Amino acid sequence: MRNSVKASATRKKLLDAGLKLISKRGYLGATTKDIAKKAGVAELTLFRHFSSKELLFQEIINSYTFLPALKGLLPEIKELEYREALLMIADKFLSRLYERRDLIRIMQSEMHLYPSKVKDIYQDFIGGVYQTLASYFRELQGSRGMLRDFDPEYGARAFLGMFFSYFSVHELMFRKDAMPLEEGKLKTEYVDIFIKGTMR
Amino acid sequence: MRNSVKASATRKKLLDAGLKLISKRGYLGATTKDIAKKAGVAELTLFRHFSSKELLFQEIINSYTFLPALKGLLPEIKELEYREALLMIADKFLSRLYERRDLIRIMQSEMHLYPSKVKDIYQDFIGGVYQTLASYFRELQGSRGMLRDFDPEYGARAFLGMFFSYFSVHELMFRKDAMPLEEGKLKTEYVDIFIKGTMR
DNA sequence: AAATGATGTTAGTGCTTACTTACTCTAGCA
DNA sequence: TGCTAGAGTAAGTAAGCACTAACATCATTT
Repeated sequence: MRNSVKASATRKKLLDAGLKLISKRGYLGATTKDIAKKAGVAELTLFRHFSSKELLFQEIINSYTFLPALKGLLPEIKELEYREALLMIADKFLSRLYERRDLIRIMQSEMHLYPSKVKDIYQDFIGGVYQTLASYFRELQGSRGMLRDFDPEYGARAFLGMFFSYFSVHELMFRKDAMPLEEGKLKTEYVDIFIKGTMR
Repeated sequence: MRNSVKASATRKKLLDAGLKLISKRGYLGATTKDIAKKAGVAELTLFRHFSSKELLFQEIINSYTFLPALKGLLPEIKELEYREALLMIADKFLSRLYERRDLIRIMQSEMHLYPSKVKDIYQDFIGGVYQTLASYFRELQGSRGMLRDFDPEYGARAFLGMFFSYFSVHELMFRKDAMPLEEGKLKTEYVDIFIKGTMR
């Protein structure tokens, strides 16, 4: 019986092991032997599930897509205070990055392998967040006149950029190093700067 | 005669070719054969100059260090208007990143090979910029009372983070794609948000 | 009880890689 | 003119890689 419970469990173990090893050592540095070992199966089993290493890699990238980050959140956010809304967005955004840190690391270091695929994933994720945030800003500028007249696209990039670069440096590069940055304080400091910087 | 003109020219060609190829394909993906070919010399010549591929890699990382980015700039900046100062800092910071984009890409994707070395380089560069910027903020908060009472360390990270993530996404990830972001506008929008966000 | 589907074990193939050996060529300097 | 430093050419080595072939084991299903 194709796709039995056992088979798809093995499959998942291989995808997990592949994701972790490739994110740690890169596509070339993660050998099929090691991936199989990490998954707790024989190397041959890897090839029985994925006919080549490259195919395994593509399925890893495909299967671990991003959940929609903020898209449906816009109505909910509109009900909040500006400050609470920004804090919530920062929170959700960082959580999504953490959840997918292995995949993001792969995208950053192996993007020359499948540039267009990586770009698609990126657009789905970050692009969606940009849009949501930008249209939130536009709303607060227009009907309510609460925010000053900055470009909402650039504003969204500025806001998310602060958090993305924090994530990039501390989570992707120096995860294990003790860096004395307290994330709660970081969020409020960043949000405060941004609030003052964008309000009328 | 060791270190003749010819020899050190060849050496430099190899370092340059290695930097470019490794930044493009990764350490494992850039073969000694291809590096030599790109440098326009025989593969054997590579091994006569650097006894192993790993040693070549280490010398690449060592030789292409960052120039001090802002360190000596503090006195000069203090004479400027706040807005002009921030624009200048953004400018210099982005220029340094552009100058060293190949090395930064290598640091990001191969940092698992020599984490401590990469960390040192990072500290020398970004760390120095943080300090300079943070002490500039502290100055404007204290003696002149011009800026409000935000944490200067976090402020520096927020400011540089906006620009680093722009660089990271557009220069490291999607260099070749047409992305309709105009850098001049980006700088002024970001700086404006930050100015309003930090002034008393 | 027999068939089947999923995995394991072992031994291998052909290819590529970093790196070596041995020898030749050439330009510049003593 | 001859020596030498630096580079080239060609052939090869040992190891590691993705991937395969042949056969065995075992649980589940029929």
